[in-house]
Amino acid sequence: MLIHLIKKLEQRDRLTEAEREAIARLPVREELRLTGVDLVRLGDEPTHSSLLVEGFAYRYRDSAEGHRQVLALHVPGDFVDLQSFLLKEMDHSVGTYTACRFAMVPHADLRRVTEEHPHLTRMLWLSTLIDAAIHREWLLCMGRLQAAARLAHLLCEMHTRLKVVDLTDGLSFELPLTQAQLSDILGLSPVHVNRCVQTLRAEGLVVWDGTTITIKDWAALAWRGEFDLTYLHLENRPR
Amino acid sequence: MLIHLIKKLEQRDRLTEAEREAIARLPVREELRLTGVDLVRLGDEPTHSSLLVEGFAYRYRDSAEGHRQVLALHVPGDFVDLQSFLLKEMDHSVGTYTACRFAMVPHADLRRVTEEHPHLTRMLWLSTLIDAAIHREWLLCMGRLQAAARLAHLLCEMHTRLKVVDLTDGLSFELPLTQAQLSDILGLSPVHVNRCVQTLRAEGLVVWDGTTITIKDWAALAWRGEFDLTYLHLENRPR
DNA sequence: CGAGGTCTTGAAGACGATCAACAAACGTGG
DNA sequence: CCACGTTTGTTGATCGTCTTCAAGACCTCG
Repeated sequence: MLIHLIKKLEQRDRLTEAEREAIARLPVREELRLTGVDLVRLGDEPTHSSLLVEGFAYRYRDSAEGHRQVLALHVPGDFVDLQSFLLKEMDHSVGTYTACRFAMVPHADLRRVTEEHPHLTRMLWLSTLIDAAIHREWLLCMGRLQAAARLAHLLCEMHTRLKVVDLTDGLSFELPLTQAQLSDILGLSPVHVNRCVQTLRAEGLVVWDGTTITIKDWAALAWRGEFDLTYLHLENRPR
Repeated sequence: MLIHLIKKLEQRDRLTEAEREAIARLPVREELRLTGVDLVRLGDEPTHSSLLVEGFAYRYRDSAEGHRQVLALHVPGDFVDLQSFLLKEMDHSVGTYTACRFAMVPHADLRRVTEEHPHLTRMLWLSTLIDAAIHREWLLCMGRLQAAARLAHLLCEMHTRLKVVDLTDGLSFELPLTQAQLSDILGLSPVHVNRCVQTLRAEGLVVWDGTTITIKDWAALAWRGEFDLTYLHLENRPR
C-alpha cells in the first residue's frame, strides 16, 4: 500500500534498496472514509500520520462566520498528515471529497525511520516542504490573482499533480468537486465560481463536463493562471 | 550567533548538550544586507541556508502585473531559508525590511547534522513545519477574512512572535513597515490598508505611532482578527 | 413522481481598487 | 539651520470585482 509513497519519493530522488524496504516494513493500518467524513479534526493529537492511497482529500479551516477555507488539496500518494508527527496538535482538519483509502503510519515508526535512515528522513521532510511550497503558491494566487485566474491556476496545478500519479488521460482528468466545493478552495462564492467556469469555457480554454475536465489550450490556460510548475519541485536530484 | 536558533528550538523541545554543541560548531558565515536589498532570488540555487539574526526580512513573489505578495514575515531567530537545503531551487525571493544580519549555514553541514543528529534534524524539520502552519493560517485569512480583520490578525501574530524573542515591550512593539509594505503582506491596496489602520484605531484596539504599535485591547483585537495561537505551536514537548 | 442537490441567471449591494490631490515627515545638501 | 525633494500618510470620488439574495432549470435518486 505504501508503493505510492515510494513512487512519489523516487520521483524527486533515488532511494536505496534499504530505504525502500524500510518503507515497505512500516506497519500500516488501513483506514477508510466515506465521502464527506473527516479523518482528523482541529485540535486532535493523532498518533498516526495518514498517507492518501485512493480518493481526493483536503485540509481545511472554518472561519468564525462559518465559511470554509480549503488549505490544501490531496491526491493519491500524498502524505496528507505527515506534519502531525512533529507538530503534535492539529491546527486544521482533514476531510474527504470522495470515498478515500488511507494508510495510517504510527508516529513511533516514523520516529524510528528518522533515527535509522537520514536520507529517507530528508525525503519525508522534503515532501512536507513541497506542501509548504504549494501553500505559498496559493497565497500568491489568493492575494494577487483575480478569480478566473485563480481557477485557471488550480486547474493547471491539479492536472500537473494528477499526471504525476498517472490519473490523467492526456489533457483530461477527473476532478470530483462541485462548484460549491471549488468556492471553498478558491476563497470565492459559489455563484462567482460558476461565472469563472463559464469565462474559461467561453475563452475556449477548458471543456468542463460534470467532473471531467479537458484542457483545450494548455499554454493559454497556464498564462491565464500565471502557472509555472517550478514550485512543485518535480526534478529528480540528490537531496 | 546561532544562539538565537538554539533558543528558538529549545522553546519547542529540550536539546541535549551534544545537540547544542553540534549547532554551535556549524561554520556560519555572516552576511549583511541593507534595507531593501534581496538576499536570495527566485530561481537561485543557494548553497547555504540563512538564519535571520537581526532585523526584519520577508519572502515574496511578484505577480505578472507587478504586484508583490509577501509569503512570510521573518523575525530574528527564524531560519528564513531552511527549505532551500532540500528544495534546491528557490520558488520565491527573500528581501529585507530593515538592515539585516544573517548567519549563513552551508547545506553540506546541515546534511551532516541530519546524518548524525536525528532529534536535532526533527527539530529543524519542525521549524519548517511551523512556517507551513503559518502559511496555512495566512491562507485562511486571505480567503475568508475582511481586510481589517486580516490586519488585526497580523498584529496579533507579530506581537506573539516578537514576544517569544523578547522584542516586545508589554503590549507595544516595533513594526518597521510602511503601509505600502503592509499592503504587500495583506494582499490589499496601500490606500485600503490606511483605512483599516484607522478603523482599528477608531475602535480603540491599537495605537499606531510611526513604527511603534501598542495593542490597547488584546482580547478584542484577537477576536477581531480571529486569532488563536494554536498554529504557532509554541508548546515545549518531546518531538 | 417528488425531493434535494447542483448549475445557472439576474439584480442589488458591499468591499476594496484605482486615481488624484494634498499634508506631514524625513533626509539631504546647501 | 533652512530649503528642497522624496517618501509616507491621509482623504475624497469613482469604478470594478465579487458577494449576497433570489429564483428557476436540470439532474439524480429514492
